[in-house]
Amino acid sequence: MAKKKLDQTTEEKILAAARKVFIRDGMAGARMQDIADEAGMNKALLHYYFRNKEKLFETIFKEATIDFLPRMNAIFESDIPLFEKIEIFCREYIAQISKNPFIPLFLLSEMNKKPERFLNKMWGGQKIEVSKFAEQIQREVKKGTIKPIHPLHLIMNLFGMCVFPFIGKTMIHFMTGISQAQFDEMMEQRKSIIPAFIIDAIKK
Amino acid sequence: MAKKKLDQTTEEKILAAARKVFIRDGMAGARMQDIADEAGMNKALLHYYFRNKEKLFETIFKEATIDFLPRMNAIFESDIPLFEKIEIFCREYIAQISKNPFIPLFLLSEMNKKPERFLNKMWGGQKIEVSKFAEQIQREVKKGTIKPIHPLHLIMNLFGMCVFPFIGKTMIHFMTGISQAQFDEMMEQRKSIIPAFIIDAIKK
DNA sequence: ATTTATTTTAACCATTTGGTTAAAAAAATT
DNA sequence: AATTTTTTTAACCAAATGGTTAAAATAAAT
Repeated sequence: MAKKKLDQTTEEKILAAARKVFIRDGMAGARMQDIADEAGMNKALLHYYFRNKEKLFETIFKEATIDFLPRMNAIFESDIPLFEKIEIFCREYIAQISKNPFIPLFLLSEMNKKPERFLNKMWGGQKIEVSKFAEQIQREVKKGTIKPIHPLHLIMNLFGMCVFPFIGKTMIHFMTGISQAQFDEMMEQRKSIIPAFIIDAIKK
Repeated sequence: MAKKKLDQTTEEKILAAARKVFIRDGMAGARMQDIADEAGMNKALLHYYFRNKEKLFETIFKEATIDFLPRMNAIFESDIPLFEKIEIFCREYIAQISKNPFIPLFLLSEMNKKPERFLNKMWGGQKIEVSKFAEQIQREVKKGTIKPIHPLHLIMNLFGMCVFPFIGKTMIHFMTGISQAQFDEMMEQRKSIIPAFIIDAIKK
C-alpha cells in the first residue's frame, strides 16, 4: 500500500545519469560519485534506490538490450522474402541504434569482459536467434536464387556493415574529419546502401 | 654506463603480463597487482620499470597499434589495382589481427573512452590514411569500372566485414555455439570470401 | 675481495571508492 | 495538528588501489 510514483523524477534521474556514465566509462571506469553528480544528488540516494553498483549496472545493461533483442528476432524469424528481410533489418537496426549510438561498443565490450554476467544472469536464456534466418539463406542457395555462401558469413557481413560505423565512430571521425551531421546522413544512407550492396553481391 | 639487456626477462615479462591484463580488463579495470601476479613478481617492480599505470598502459596501447598502422597504410597507398588491393588488405588485416584477436575491441573501446589520449599523445600525428584509397575508388567509379558508391561507404563495408567477427566474437560464440577452431577456420575463409563479396557487389 | 651499481622485495602511505548509518526534511495518513 | 512513512542528506567507514621508500639481494666493475 502507498507507493506509486505519480511524477517520474528521482529514480528516472538516476537511471539517466547511470546510463550516461556507464556507457561512457564502462562498469569498471564508472564512479558512483560521478553518477550522483550527473544526477544532481547525493551518492547515498543511488544505494537507496539500487542496492549497489552491480545492481545499477545490471539495470542499465538489461535496459540496453532486453527490448532490442525481441525486435531483431521478430525480423529474423518472420516470413518475409530474403532480400526484403535484409532491407528491413538494416533499416530497423540502424534506426534503433542511431538513438543510442554507443550501445553496441558498450555492450560488446562489457560482454567481452564478463561473458558470464549476461550469459547466465542477464538475459534469461534470451538471445539473438539467427537459426531461422540461416535456414532461409541456405534454402535460397539451394534454390539457386543467390550465389553459394555460408549463412554465417552472410550474417557476419550484414552485422559488420551495420554495426561497424557505430563502433568505429571515434576512429572514423579521426580518420576522415567527418562531422556529426555528415555521419548521421551517412547512416541514413546506409539503411538502403547496405541492402543494395548485399543483394548485388549475392544475387545471381 | 652499463645497462644493456643481455637476456630479455623482467621488462619483457611485465609487458607480456600487462598486455594480457589490459586487453582483458581495459585501462580502468586493470589492477597493477593483477599484472604483478601475472608476471610473477612484486608490484613495485612495475613502478620501477614503468613510472606508473598510465605509462605502462601507453606502452601497451602504442605497441598494439604503432607497427600495425604503417603496414595498413602501405597497402592503402600502394599502386595496386583496386580489386587486388581489396584482396591484399583483407588477407593481411585478418592475418594480422588473428594473432591478437582482442586488439580491435580493446582499441576502439579505449579510444572511445579517452579520444585525446592517442589523438594528441599516442600516435604522433600518425593515423590510418585512407584518402589515397578513397581517390582510387572515386576514379574507378568515374571510369565506370565499378558501380557508383561513396568511397567512405565502401571503406566502412570493408572494415566492418573484416573487423566485426573479432569484435563480436563473444556474442557470435554465444549465438551460434561455434567452436574456437570453427571460428578460426571461418576467418581463414573470410580472407577470400570478403573480397569476392565486395567485388561481386561493386563490379559492373 | 671490495666497492659500486642494478634489480627485487616487503612494508607502508595517501587517496579513492563502494557502501553504511543515523538523522533531517518532506509527504502522506490519521 | 500530530504521527507515521518515505525521501534525501551529511558524515563516516572499511577495503582496495596506485604509488613510495628504504633496505636487501644480486650482478658488475675495480
